[in-house]
Amino acid sequence: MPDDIDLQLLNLLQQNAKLTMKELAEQLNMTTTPVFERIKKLEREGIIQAYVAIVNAEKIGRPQVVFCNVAMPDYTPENITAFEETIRTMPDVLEAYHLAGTIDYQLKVLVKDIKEYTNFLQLIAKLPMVRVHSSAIALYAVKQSTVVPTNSHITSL
Amino acid sequence: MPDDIDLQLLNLLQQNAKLTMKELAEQLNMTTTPVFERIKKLEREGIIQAYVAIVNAEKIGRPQVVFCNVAMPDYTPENITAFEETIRTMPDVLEAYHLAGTIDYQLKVLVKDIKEYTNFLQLIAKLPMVRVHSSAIALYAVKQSTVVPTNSHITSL
DNA sequence: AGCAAAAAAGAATATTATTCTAAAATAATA
DNA sequence: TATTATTTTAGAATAATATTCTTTTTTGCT
Repeated sequence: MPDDIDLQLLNLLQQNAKLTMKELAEQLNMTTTPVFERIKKLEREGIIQAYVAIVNAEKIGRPQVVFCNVAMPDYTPENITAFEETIRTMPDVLEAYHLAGTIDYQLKVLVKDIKEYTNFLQLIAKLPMVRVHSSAIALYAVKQSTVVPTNSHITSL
Repeated sequence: MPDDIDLQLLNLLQQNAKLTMKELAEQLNMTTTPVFERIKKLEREGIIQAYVAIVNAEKIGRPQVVFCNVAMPDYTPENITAFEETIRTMPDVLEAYHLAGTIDYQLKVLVKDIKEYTNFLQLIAKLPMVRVHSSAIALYAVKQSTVVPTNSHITSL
């Protein structure tokens, strides 16, 4: 549905949401009105979900990323919804995916240090419907982006 | 360094960067000037790194998240920088972490479908410095947030 | 080619960000 | 505990930007 101009626009806004209509219009060889209308359409359609500030986690005392892999031995609809609801309420869990395979869930957890992660693990361990399978400590982030690729379909080297 | 008001401000801006100075000022029981000044300071200090639009990946044809785990058998500084540089140039890799343990790296890859992921895997397989260990297909996202928690230190249930 | 619908341009208006000056609060020092 | 210096905030004035409106142009269809 979005045409090429929309994809360019999304590309620009994904990198800097503070660009003005004038600046966007220049990049896209247009005037501000069509840019404005296109953005509003993308927002209405839910293609643009939100505008957010990206915060440096280290600088506010949350430098440690840990991936927590959990399994759900008794894989019932009740357990699934109960667990997922719980996860969504935990601010330390930034991302959570239901995975195919035996691990079932991967949680991306943001903590101050490993000591705090052990506290987190104890909370998870208390949950009756899951079993902690493993934890993967991140040494550092090689890349952290929120930009969903729009144009080239697969990376070539 | 950031005080409680700054943390509240970060909380608000992490959820909605389009809030006006007036709206922020109301929430924080202040006038617009101090809000403005505090935001500029947070930007200068790099605590606020960017303002970005969050795009719905499904709606622009990138619904599939896959985690690609790779190992680096010959763990030399040259191999590390070469691999990391390569990863950073690949738009399909949204996030990448250097992990403690035997897996070495986890890549979060965003693709159209599994077919496209196999293309991606072939690219990685061509790289001389790493060996693909495993791939974890995401069935769906339970939670996807960019909000670094600011206040409560650990989740309690 | 001719018509209808959509998209875009350009100007006018409304909102909002930003700056400026002065007042208040806070911290530091004697 | 006064007193001063520094930082923070308030309130008003200005500048920049978003948003709306009307007209023109382009695009798609028959």
